[in-house]
Amino acid sequence: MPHDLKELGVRKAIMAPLSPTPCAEISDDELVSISVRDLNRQLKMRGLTRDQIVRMKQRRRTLKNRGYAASCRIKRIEQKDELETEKSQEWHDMELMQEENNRIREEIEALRSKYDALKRFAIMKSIPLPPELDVMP
Amino acid sequence: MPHDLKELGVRKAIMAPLSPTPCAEISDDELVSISVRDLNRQLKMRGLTRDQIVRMKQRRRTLKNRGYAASCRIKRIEQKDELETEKSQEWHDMELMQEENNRIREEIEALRSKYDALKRFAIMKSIPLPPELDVMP
DNA sequence: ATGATAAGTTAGCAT
DNA sequence: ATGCTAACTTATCAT
Repeated sequence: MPHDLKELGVRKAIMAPLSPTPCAEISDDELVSISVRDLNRQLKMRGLTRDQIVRMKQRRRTLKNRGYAASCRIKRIEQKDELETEKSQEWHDMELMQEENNRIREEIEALRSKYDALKRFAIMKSIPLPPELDVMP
Repeated sequence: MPHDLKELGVRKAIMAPLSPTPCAEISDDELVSISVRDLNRQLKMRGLTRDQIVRMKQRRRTLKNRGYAASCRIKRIEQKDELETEKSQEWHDMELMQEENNRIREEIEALRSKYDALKRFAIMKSIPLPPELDVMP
């Protein structure tokens, strides 16, 4: 099932109208997006009982919470994805470095053998080497 | 707030007794742990109406679900921890390799300069080098 | 019936 | 009042 901000999962089955009079004039969409001031204006406009108003406010809160919950879920998923992505990225970098390391190792090995060859050459020809050029660990 | 399997967060405030007759004889703890067969036996033992039995079963289900939810939460947290741990571990390995890489680089540089010195020495002394020992990239 | 999980609700804290 | 999050409930699916 897709997790999408566009269709913030609204489970169809339930959604019991929390207020017995859902007051069809005001859709859920409006209810959550309208500012408190405008909402209060609207509520005064139509003749709504104190009780109905309270329920409206409660419903507004619930709808808001529904949204928060959805974004919270999404955030969690994104964070997990992010972590996994970073992990695999690091793993990749690791491999690159590993390869480079091996290349360098080969290079150093080649150098070392050449150096040895030179020294053997010097010995063969009885050429005295200055001490600072002599040793090799 | 600690997340612990021992005290699977039971929210104190609510826990409304789903059945009007909570049937004090059977605690929630028993209700979830007892096997279905034993539970049915117990329910027959006492004279419980069909309706009460249904409610009991429903309650059992809810309690089970509560447990699943808790373990699900814990699992999520553990997985996140695990990912972060692995990530920092890889980061650490990365650093080690980085350091080794640098050490090797220095070593190769030292070798290279020694080799150059040898060649200069050879030229200075007018010693002809065999071609396979001559070049250096 | 049970395990698991997604979506939603509620409590409660902080701003 | 609003944003956020933990805990819980409910719906659903698969086994």
